[in-house]
Amino acid sequence: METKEISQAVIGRLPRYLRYLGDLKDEGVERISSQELSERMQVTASQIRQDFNNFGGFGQQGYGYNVEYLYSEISKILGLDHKHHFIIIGAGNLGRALGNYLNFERRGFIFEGMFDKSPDLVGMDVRGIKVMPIEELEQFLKANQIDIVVLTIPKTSAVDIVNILVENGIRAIWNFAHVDLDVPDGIVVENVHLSDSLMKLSYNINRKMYEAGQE
Amino acid sequence: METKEISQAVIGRLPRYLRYLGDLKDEGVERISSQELSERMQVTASQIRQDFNNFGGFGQQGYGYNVEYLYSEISKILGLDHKHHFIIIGAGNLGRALGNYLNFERRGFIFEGMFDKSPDLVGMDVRGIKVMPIEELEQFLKANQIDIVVLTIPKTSAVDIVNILVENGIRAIWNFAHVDLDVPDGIVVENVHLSDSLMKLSYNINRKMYEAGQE
DNA sequence: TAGATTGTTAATCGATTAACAATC
DNA sequence: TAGATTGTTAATCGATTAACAATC
Repeated sequence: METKEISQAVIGRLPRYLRYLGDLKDEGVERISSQELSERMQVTASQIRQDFNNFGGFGQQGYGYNVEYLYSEISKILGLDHKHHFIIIGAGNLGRALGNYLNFERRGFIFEGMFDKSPDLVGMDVRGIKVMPIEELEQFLKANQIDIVVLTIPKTSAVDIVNILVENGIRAIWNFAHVDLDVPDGIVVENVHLSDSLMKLSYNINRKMYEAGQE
Repeated sequence: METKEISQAVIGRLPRYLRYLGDLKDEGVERISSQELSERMQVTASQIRQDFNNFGGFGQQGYGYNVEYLYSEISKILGLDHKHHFIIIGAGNLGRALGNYLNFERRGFIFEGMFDKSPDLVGMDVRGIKVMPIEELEQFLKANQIDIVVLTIPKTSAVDIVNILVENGIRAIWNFAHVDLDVPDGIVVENVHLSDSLMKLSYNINRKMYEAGQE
């Protein structure tokens, strides 16, 4: 059976649509046209219609899109209609910050465990979860159904940890380690490279200053 | 004078090149061809050559690229050859995590101050910096030369804060608030929307599971 | 010099935008 | 029904890849 592959460019825009639709819901707006939405979001109406039509018709000619319905459909596409259980490996500042972040819970991402190799951090409490020693990771993975592993560890440890994860059937990694993970096909990795982002900002600062100088 | 605009797609790849070149330097590799680099990085050699040639010729026919030289050129393009002074607004978990992250310092990003509106957080010490009350922000901006403001605040506060920043001549914002900032032309915003990233991961988990089911 | 590999032009591919027929 | 607005095809634009002449 043929399944049309949807480009990551489209997927990358869905969370932003969802955010605007959530705002519209909060404002009590019932329906919206691609034209109105395009003005709010600063993208073309054409792109909005194309994007939505990747998933079938969510709108109605002459009417537009029902906000509530569209919101719920995009939620489903993004898999937000069911729960994801995650653990965090690396109980440093960033790991603890993510563990404490309550908004993930509201989206159905459930914080189930936290691991670190440092004895100084083991036993620490993060939102009701006690940091466990990394030696217990494998056993924990076998005993619990974990959907997502969040990696907030230095890149030097990342390779070893990833091997353990792969051996234990983990299918999805949210990677904050500053390294490209080498995983088998079928395992999903989403990278958040903060320093890359900061460098992009730095580039654009330079560019703007240069442009300003040219005027 | 005509300056060719370089696409953000290219800029987005530069930090990754820099990372691989840094690794090569550490390994003591002196020169590398686009072909060899392409195998390591899993991109086409053609793309590598095109990317570098946006900035003029860094290589030499028959030889390849000098690792040290290329590394230093890309550093310069990204503006990493001079210092950037930054402050963090929002001393919650994420803000403190970023303040404590030492790697930014190594790249020339200097942590100069931290602000929060909550009295519980004011006075707290983050890597030698005392959290200041948000009321002192404006005065601080006038007294210090700040290049980048890192926003780790809830979206409800973001709009007000951004106004203060704009009025005080801030040119660059690294935005972790889950909202699109509305800033005048000439001000650079780099967004890190963590929940968007997590939703993308969630989508891809679903997709893989579906594909696996199809086989 | 001959071989290697870049710099750069041309071809292809994919994503975005425009246009409009279908239809609510 | 007439007007509005989608769904979808066609046109355009930009980014990636291929090819090869230039040159170290």
